[in-house]
Amino acid sequence: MAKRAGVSLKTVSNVVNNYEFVRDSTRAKVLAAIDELGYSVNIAAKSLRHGRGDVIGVSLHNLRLPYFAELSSCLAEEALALGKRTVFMPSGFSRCNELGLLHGPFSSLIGGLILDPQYLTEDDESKLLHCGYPVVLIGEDLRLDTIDRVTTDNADGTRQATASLIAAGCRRIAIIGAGGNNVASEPMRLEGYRQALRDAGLPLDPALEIPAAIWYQPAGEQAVREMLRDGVRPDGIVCMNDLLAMGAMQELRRRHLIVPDDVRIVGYDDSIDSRYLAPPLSSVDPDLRTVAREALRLLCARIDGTVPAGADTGAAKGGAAARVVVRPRFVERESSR
Amino acid sequence: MAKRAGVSLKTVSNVVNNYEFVRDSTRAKVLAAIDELGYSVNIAAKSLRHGRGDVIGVSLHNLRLPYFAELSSCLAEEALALGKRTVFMPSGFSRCNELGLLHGPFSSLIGGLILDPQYLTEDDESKLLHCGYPVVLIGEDLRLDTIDRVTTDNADGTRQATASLIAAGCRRIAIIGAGGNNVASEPMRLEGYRQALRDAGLPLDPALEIPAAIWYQPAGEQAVREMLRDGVRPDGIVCMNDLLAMGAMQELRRRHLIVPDDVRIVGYDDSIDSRYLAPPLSSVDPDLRTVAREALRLLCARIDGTVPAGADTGAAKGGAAARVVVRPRFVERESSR
DNA sequence: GTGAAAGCGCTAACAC
DNA sequence: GTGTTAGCGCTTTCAC
Repeated sequence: MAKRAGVSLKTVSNVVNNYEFVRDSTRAKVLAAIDELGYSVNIAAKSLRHGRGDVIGVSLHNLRLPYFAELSSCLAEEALALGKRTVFMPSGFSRCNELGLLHGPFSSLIGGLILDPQYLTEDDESKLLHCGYPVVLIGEDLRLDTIDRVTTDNADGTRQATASLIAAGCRRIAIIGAGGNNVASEPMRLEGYRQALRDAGLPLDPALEIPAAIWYQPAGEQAVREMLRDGVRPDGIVCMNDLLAMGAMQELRRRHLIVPDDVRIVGYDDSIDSRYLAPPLSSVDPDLRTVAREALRLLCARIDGTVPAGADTGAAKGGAAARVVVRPRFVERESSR
Repeated sequence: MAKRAGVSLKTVSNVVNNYEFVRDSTRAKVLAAIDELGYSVNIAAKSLRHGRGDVIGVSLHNLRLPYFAELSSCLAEEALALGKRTVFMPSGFSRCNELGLLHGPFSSLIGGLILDPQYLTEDDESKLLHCGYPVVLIGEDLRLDTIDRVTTDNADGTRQATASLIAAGCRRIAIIGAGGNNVASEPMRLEGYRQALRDAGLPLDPALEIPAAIWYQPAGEQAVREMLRDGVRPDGIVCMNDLLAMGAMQELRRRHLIVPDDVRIVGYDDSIDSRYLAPPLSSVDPDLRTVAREALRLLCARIDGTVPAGADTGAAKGGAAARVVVRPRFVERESSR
């Protein structure tokens, strides 16, 4: 109310919210006062009144992985381009914390959530549906038909990568990262690899499907160690992500195996690093820019076209949830040529 | 008020806020009702009432840089260990957006801010002091005596790195990254390098101080190209960060210069990647875990011991602001041995 | 076009 | 120990 610095109260609200029918002179006076007093709307009060906020929440786990670092950057940039504010909320490394995010204290502040779930399960579907704001899922971890989701075509990614190795002349191609815990895209990446072999009439050999419990560099090193110990000598290796490939290349180097002469190798994610390995690593670019853009597009559509607070998210009623699949693109570099 | 599911109202508030003097039976009843109804406090209302929120805001720019990805992960983990919630707010790639963060709509939601400023200048000091919540700065970009700040000893980092090259026998040591725009730690890293040369009685040669406008891989490649073009042939290279080192190594490789035989090289930041380059890159570990821990410690102290809303931040009155300098640690690997 | 009043969910202060 | 009341800053409804 202290904003009587010229006019009255509702007028200020009108101006701030770009209400159309305000006399220009009045508007100018208000804006001047706002500027002078360094005023800004109190989002807490606004959220309280309105029942929900207007920021876009994003919850990804583990920004240390280049994949998520890239995805979060893309989301921040694309949201900015759309004039939307974003907040990034760490999932907190446990199911309890991830659920807390969803239904917990933040729920009143955000207008929608982009979520790459790590610990939630299909049983949490109703919690996602009735949390009071729309949710868009990213990735394969939660395969719910009732909630908008953006994924990439993982099978096609490894299929392209494997096919390129075959085209380069490889005949015994291993894949590193099979049986990865916690990684929902693993079965698809494995299937893409098998598909490419079948397409080329090459035999599938279980010995060539090397497990890696987690998809970090040390697991890549270990996979190569085990592979060589077991007498498996492939002429090509598909890694389920770039970190595994980095580890694998390091271990190959220790064993004096030359990439790509002795063994060709490809990664997945096309992280910036891959261009700067020795030799530069071929990789599958999942096109996270498009993933980010599509996720924001779906979310904004829900936010704009949804029954206000209380009622179910648009996704829940009648209309099936949207499902966008982004196509990855294989990038060939020295490591597989 | 719908929470009459057993008892009354204030009691619920008491329970939720862990007020001590509540009869155990009452507490149990309330907790049961909460669980049943899936209730959670409305943080917007709480913030509105209390004048500020209790989440810890963090604003870093550019999570694509491994340095920030690592720092943000450490902050999230350490805050979680302290039982504090964090939200990460992208600075928005412009001074206007960074200021907006500070004084803008979010200000009512957070209890304190950890800020690695990119676009703010010393002129914004008063805005930082009077934003209604405590701020802790990270890094060298804003050298204000009135605001708590955590930095690392950048000069010592490059000094250690350069000294290790000297110890390994290098006599003509170049540094890549001089004159980096936007990087406030550049003068210190340069000074540490010079100091090490002086300590060893080696001459300073301006031709060996190679500029790099931005600290990304392509700039590292270009720096090496220019260096060689100008006939500069060092036997050791200090890079002001690991990304520059990655670029530099890639270009050296193209020129068939062998690391470390023809030229030794060290980086800065000790990103995980550095262990997986070929050869593994020596680097300076800035100890971001400690940086994160100290920043949170300072911030929490301010939050707890500060005059409530309205008044100046504790830092402003009387007591000088805290200043913590974390000591980096050089990690030697194959690239400089 | 603009002003006045009510209430979003919560907590601090005080009554019981 | 527990209930009651008022008001945080905003938007919405309804007068003017």
